[in-house]
Amino acid sequence: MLTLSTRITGRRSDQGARLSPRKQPSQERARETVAAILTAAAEVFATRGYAGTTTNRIARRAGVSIGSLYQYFPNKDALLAGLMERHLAQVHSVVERSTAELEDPAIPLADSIRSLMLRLIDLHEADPQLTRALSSTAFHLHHKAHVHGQGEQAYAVWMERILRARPEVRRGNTAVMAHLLVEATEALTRWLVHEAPGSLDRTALVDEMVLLLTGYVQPEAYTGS
Amino acid sequence: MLTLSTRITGRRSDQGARLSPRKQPSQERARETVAAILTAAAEVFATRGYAGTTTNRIARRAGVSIGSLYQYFPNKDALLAGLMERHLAQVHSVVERSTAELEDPAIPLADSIRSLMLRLIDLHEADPQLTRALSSTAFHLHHKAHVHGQGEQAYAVWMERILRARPEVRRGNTAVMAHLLVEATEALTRWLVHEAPGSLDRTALVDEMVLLLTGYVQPEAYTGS
Amino acid sequence: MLTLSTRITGRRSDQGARLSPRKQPSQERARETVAAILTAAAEVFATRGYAGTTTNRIARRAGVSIGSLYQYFPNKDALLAGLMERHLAQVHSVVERSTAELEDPAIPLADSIRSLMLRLIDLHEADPQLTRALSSTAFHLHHKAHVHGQGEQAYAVWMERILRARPEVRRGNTAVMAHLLVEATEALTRWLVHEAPGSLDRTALVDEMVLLLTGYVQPEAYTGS
Amino acid sequence: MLTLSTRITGRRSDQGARLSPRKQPSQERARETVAAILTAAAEVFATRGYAGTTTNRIARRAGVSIGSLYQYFPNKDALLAGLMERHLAQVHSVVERSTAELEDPAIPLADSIRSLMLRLIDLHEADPQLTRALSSTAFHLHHKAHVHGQGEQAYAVWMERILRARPEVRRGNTAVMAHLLVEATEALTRWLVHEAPGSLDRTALVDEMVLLLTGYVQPEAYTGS
DNA sequence: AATGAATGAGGTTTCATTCAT
DNA sequence: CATGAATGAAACCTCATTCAT
Repeated sequence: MLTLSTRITGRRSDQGARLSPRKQPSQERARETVAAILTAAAEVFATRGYAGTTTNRIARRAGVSIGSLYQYFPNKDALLAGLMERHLAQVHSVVERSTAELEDPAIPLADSIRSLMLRLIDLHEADPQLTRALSSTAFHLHHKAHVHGQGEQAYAVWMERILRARPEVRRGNTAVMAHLLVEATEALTRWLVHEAPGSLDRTALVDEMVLLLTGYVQPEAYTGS
Repeated sequence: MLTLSTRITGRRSDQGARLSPRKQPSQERARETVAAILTAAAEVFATRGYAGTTTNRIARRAGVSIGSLYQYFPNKDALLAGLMERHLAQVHSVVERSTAELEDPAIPLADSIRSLMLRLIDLHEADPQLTRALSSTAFHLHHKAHVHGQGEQAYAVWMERILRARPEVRRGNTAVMAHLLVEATEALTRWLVHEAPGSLDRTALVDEMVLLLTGYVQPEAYTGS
Repeated sequence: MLTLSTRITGRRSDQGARLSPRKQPSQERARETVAAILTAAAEVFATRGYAGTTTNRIARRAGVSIGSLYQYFPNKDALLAGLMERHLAQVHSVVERSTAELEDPAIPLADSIRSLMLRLIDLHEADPQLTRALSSTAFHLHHKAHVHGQGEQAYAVWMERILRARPEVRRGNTAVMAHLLVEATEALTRWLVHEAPGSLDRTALVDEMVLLLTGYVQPEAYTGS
Repeated sequence: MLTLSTRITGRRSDQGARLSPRKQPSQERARETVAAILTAAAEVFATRGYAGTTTNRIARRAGVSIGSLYQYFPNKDALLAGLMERHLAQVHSVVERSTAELEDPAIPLADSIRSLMLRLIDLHEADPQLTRALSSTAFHLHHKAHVHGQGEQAYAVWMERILRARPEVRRGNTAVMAHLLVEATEALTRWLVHEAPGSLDRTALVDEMVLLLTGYVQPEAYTGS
């Protein structure tokens, strides 16, 4: 499913390069070890970038031996894949939880979009290391376009269905609108959490972002405000 | 205790890690060499990412010896910095060229935004390698936030001045609006060029993007269309 | 202007250039490895000089991989520092052992000086590689003056105290005398072991050296002989 | 004559390695160029050691192109050989000038030794860079023992003849005495100029050094003082 | 299962030297 | 003669990965 793949390293030129965990941890302690490794990986990837991250450092930060790390992750990229998996699952969960609201005609579009956006922001802020790590590395691994792109594609389809189900959405090139909505949501969310200058008021930012997104598909949102 | 210290080796330059070119090429041949290296660097960074790029590969692709590369660029990062400089100069040039239009009240905002956007798209497409290289690496170098962020900040200020000068722009939190506009423009432009599925019609995409951006600050744009 | 900066590479450690061992070997095997590396380093530095020595050659001669070498010594200089430490400890030990004799008024000065000198010669001959290595490299590393000089300074102080304690020593500028004694002892010892032509009889050389040194501070030594 | 030889570098593995100047500068300007290069070489070798010195840096400091440097010196070692030659010539000149005095029975030995020593000190201090450079590099090039040793050997023979010609010199193993005298003179002179702590009075140092050397071969020097 | 010592391919960078201009 | 751009062998050092204990 997840095929970040592509050798980056140059080391140990094996091309097959598994990315899936090497073994399923069955015991409780092992589960903790894996969690510790992933947490450490997120921190290190986030603060030092892909090239600046060493598996030894991750192991040290996680408080386990390098041997143990390789017991659960066959190579460096698998760590990234593990993080990515975690992240995608979280995004998926947010999407799932928001779908009902977005589809419910009784709830104003602006409200459900705000709700979605707040959940996404929460997600980023709950584990900023993780999301930073991914956007600064995995997201830009070579075949990222592939993996990530597929996700975005899928979400565009999902969004398109929602738009079509909502009568208040203006008619137009709904497919394109859906894509732009998804892309803008992701870009602005990331920006808000990771890069927006502290001088800007968060509440105002969220309000404006919701307005931008809602207004785009339902221009009356502007006059209503 | 024991401090023999002192560089003896000559290897491993030092801490400050210069990023500026090592020497200005004075002869014609040298200028060509530098150009070839930068072009090759853009290609390799773009296709293999920062970690996957080796200076030797860049040199080989440029058709020069590794020694020549290091004659002009003190280290790997300096190549990226060179590319970045080139890119920032191009962006700056686009911005300069668009400012007059954006400030001219006789030109509809949508038109001048479209014009800016087309120029940015051209810029990306003129040298897709370069921009891909930067967005997949330099943009995510650790201190990128610093460098890049400053640029964005500056453009937000520039945009804010334009918005204030235009009476048709809706009143509101203009500072925030300017930031969102800049971010959305950049993100959508990048997406359009590098990631948008080929199945979507480019013209329609541009139209919609212009609508999204213009409509955000001038809601009448929606009714007008 | 452009400050992408930040270590990405992980290569080229840094400025401060540690000289202390990178990690303390805890297991027995590791201890052997470190010993083998130091021994090999002494040989290679001694026979090829600092510039002619490569870390790869040291590793090869030690029968370990280059990676293992760097596991324990962060860089080439650290190897030299390791050897120096070993050497200084040996010198210190000789000095400690000789102090009692030198301070004992019951023992003729010539005898205790001969005893010291023989111990120093032994030290050099016990590990001629090590001492050659140091005198041909570390001793001439740039800041050598600093390190080595401090040692010499300290020994001059030590010698001065001894001279003052001995009534048979002629009165004079004792501080200067102590310095000259220390320097001459070191220089002549080194010369004797490493450079003196084989045609000269060792016993005669030692006798004469003792005479030179003793006679300098106790001229009666000449008439007595 | 001068065969410092021995590849140190590893670069350009040519084994023959000329050390003699590549061509005799015939024109005036060329002579100046050579002088500038040698001066620069002395400075750079002295301050950065052999390994830390690059031919390019020497050329830059000399204000000539690297090409010009190689016009006159076939390789890096030839620069050192050039400096050595200069130095040996100076030493030889001092020795020549001192021979008459040393052999003249009318002049007290102490006076002629003092005179020799002062000339040597002058020599070192006239161009401390040069002598530091040589003692920190050339003197420790691999075959240094060879080159330098020969010089010392020759001077020992010279000194032996002088000692034999002087009736006031005590009988004994004159060959050994000559060697020790030469070695001690060289070592102490170098120490005085380059390493002696500034806190020690130079005049006193010279007095003591002369006393040490003279007294060794003519013990009456002690009582006379 | 865990440890951590060991490995070595390969990356970055330097610098002595050549040679076309 | 002088210049300086170009070369590339080779140095130093890292770090993903293995495997004996």
